[in-house]
Amino acid sequence: MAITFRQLEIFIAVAETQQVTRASKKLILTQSAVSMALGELENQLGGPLFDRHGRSLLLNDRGRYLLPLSKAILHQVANIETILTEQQGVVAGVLEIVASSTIGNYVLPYLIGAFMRMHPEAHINMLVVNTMTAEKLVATGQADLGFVEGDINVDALIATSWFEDELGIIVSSTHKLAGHSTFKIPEDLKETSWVMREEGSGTAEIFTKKLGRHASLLKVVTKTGHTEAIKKAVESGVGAACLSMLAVCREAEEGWLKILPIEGMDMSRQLWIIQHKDKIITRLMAEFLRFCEVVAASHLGRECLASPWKLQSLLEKYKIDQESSRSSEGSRDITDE
Amino acid sequence: MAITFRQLEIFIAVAETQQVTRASKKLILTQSAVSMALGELENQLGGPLFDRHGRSLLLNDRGRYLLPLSKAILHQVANIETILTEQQGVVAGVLEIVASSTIGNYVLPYLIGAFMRMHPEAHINMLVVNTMTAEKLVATGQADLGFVEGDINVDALIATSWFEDELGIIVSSTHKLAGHSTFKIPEDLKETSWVMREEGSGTAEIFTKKLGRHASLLKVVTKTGHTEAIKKAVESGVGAACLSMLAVCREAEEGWLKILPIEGMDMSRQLWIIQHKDKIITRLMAEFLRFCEVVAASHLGRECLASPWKLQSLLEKYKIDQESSRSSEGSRDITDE
DNA sequence: AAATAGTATCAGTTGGATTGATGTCAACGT
DNA sequence: ACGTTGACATCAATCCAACTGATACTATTT
Repeated sequence: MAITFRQLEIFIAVAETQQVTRASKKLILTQSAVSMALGELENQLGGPLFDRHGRSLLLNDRGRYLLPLSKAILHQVANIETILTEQQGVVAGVLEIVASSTIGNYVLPYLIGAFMRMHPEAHINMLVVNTMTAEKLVATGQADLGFVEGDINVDALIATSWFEDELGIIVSSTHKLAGHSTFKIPEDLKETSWVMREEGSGTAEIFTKKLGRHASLLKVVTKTGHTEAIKKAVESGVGAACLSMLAVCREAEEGWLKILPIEGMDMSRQLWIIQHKDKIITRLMAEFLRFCEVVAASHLGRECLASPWKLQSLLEKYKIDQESSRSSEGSRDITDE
Repeated sequence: MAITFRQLEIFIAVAETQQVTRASKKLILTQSAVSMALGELENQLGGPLFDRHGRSLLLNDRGRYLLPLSKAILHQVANIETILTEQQGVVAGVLEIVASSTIGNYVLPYLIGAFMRMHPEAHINMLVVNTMTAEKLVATGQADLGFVEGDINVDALIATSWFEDELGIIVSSTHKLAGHSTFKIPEDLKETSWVMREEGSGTAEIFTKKLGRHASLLKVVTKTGHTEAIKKAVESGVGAACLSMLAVCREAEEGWLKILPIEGMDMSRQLWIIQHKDKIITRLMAEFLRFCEVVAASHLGRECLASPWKLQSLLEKYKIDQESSRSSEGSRDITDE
């Protein structure tokens, strides 16, 4: 048999009280139980942990070595117990989520950061993949939640709409279209060179699909795999590009890029949260979903989540929600008026 | 009942194999045992750790949170076990020693440092006290070993002689006696001012006792409680002092102070190692005692333990001892000839 | 529909942990 | 010197948690 928690507990009690008898009282056990448990532990560890002269027990060097270590271990266990036991209250655990490119790069990092700051015992891992892979991972249970753009067609999943993202034409502030307030199709199309994502990107596909018969007018000068590279290229004047507002709002706010809506064309697309149909929803998952809901409800979908104070106001909102949901536990209301 | 090591072990096995059945094979248990243990753990922790769809078990967020923590705990336990179990081989534990002033300040720190560097799993705490307190602490078992100067008169203790320390007269290099090779009594006594330790110091007592009838000739200009202060005072020319070689060898080697033996008078005193009569001698204690023995045997008692390369040669000697004592375990001899 | 391969659960057994009683030893008081 | 006290160790008996073997249940595969 191996060494036991109980044995460590008993060992610590004896070491601290310096007596088997006192320890037994503290532990509400008989003296003999303590004595035997201690003996057993000493057996397991191949030698005594105390020096015994007459009626006194004193830690020897091995015991002194063991004492802090065993205390540390028991503390850790106690921590685990309290954190995992109190599903009420603390939000704890490790959530695995997957997200498609735009969301994963430009939205979730901020949200995850904010969420984890508010719940230190929680941890969220994110994997950025394409929509299909995301579906698969959520369907097989390897991920708890997915955040995607495209439509879903796996029936083991349920998808709830999150918020709408909008695509826009971006040009550098020195571009000849920078002065315009909208992008007109097909007029402006002819005179523009384009920087595109490589095939397989949701953003690029939507763009060409929406263009329909005008798609043939696209003069593509560069294709690249990374959104950041596209932004850099556009910024340096290579051409225009079609990207999600989420990806470029920061640069637009700073004035480095200009965003043009396309006249007469709805360039919005729905973002979805997907989860397994019959997966049990844990406290942490529920909390994160609620957080995401608040984000969506705040109409911040169309605003820049990367700017600190908008995120801040978001957190306020979330916290208030949190308070009100806790007020059922008897805490007083916060009425500052 | 509380959560168990075994449960954590089983939990880890299941998490890693992703199956109760596979885990049960790995653990050499029945499938039902594993299933029940897992169920019990989930009970203890107030909720599931896995998502169960059909025949597959997948960690949920709580489980993912628990997994690394429980692994860490089991590792710690395994460490404790191996370190404390293999009394053969590794020297581990925490040794409490007490030492009187001179030894504690000028000898043991170096030895302890060297020893702990050679035995990373061992730790030695030292307390510097007077001889009487040292006796008491060792007698009551609050300390494992004592290193003292005076004679011992508690019969629960055994004292073994360690090495001889020598007292010498120290003067600054610019002192009028600095050119002499010895200190002559009583001639030189008349013309010298003295810096002394306050009463209660072993060193000061020995000096006056040895002087006997000449003690009245001492012109004491300063008394101070700290050896370092005495050295500083002597260095700056206030007067001469009588101190242990151990305390001043470094300054003497550097030429900052001059040491004069007293002509025709044996100024050596015995240093002792004391331990409780019937305390069990653990591996660590034995090892440290052997180390101290080597130090004494090296005749280095009269040399400066603070100088790096002397300590180095000491370590070599100790290591060779160590090798030869291990050769009984079947390792080949080291014969480099 | 049957076979397969996994999990959960039940009743029975075993062994470690606990108890209560007893033995032993050292410290202390008379 | 002797008995008393207060501590630890040990023994036999008990109890309960952990394990086994069998069975029921469920999802997947054929």
